[in-house]
Amino acid sequence: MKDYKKALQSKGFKATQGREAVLALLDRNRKPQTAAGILAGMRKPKMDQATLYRILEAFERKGMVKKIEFKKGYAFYEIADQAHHHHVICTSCNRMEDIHLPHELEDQGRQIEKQTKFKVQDHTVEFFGLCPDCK
Amino acid sequence: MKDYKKALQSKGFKATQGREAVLALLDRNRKPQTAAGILAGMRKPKMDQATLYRILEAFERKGMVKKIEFKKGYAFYEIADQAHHHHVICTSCNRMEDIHLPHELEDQGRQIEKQTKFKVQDHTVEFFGLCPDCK
DNA sequence: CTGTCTGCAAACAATTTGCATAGGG
DNA sequence: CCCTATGCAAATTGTTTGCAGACAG
Repeated sequence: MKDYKKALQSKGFKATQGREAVLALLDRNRKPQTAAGILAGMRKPKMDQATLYRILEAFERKGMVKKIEFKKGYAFYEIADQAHHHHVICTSCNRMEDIHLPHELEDQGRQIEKQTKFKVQDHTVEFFGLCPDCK
Repeated sequence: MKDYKKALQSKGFKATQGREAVLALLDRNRKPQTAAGILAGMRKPKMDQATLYRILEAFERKGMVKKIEFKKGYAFYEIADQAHHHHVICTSCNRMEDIHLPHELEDQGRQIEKQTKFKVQDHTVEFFGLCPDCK
């Protein structure tokens, strides 16, 4: 991805400096990041947190960004152009990495539907542990 | 479980009225509940939220209660005397139920360790969808 | 121009903490 | 009695909202 302006306009967004910057940062730094982290990485056109949250929410509604919430109040955000996957999270430093599992879980969704009468739409899998630096 | 006083003392707790009440409620109502929900269910010795949170945290440290955080904002708590399991959560009304999956995931933890160099300690699996009432 | 976007500050919701008092062992 | 537990209120944290001015189309 390179022409962020085009990408934004194709989704019906005005291509503002701030939105381009957020999109560029998420694209360049392809891993789940907190709002605070993104904000910190955006020193160039120093952006207000309210604006960031509004942008992230808009991106999420358009399916450009995936919001990941798993623990402790704060959410992570990552570019949404990758295959379905899961995460490992360091319980000490909160570092988070993507992992890919075999497709068994998708199938299990169907079993769950039978067992529980829920209409299953999505699922998350998180592994918690210590990252190489923290262990 | 019936003698909550004994149960508390065996874990080194003073058997206060409040702690007995929380333990009894969690034991009687065996499903994940929010702090607000527990508080609401405890009209008898009306308890302050600060106290509830302190009690829940203490119970969690002693392994009597499991704290479940999966999305935005609030946590769920459940008695910790059951086998490892996972959850289905209704995306509409937030109702949450326990489910049991085959053991494959435990094994996958080991693969993840090789792939990522993390020391895996735990994992969570959540299915999201619509419950019978909401769909 | 004209409506949408942004920054600023104040509002929020869940949870946590400080402190003086109450109560269990 | 002594120390821990509790209630109350205020503090914290991540996120959201209201509003007036700024900017893209």
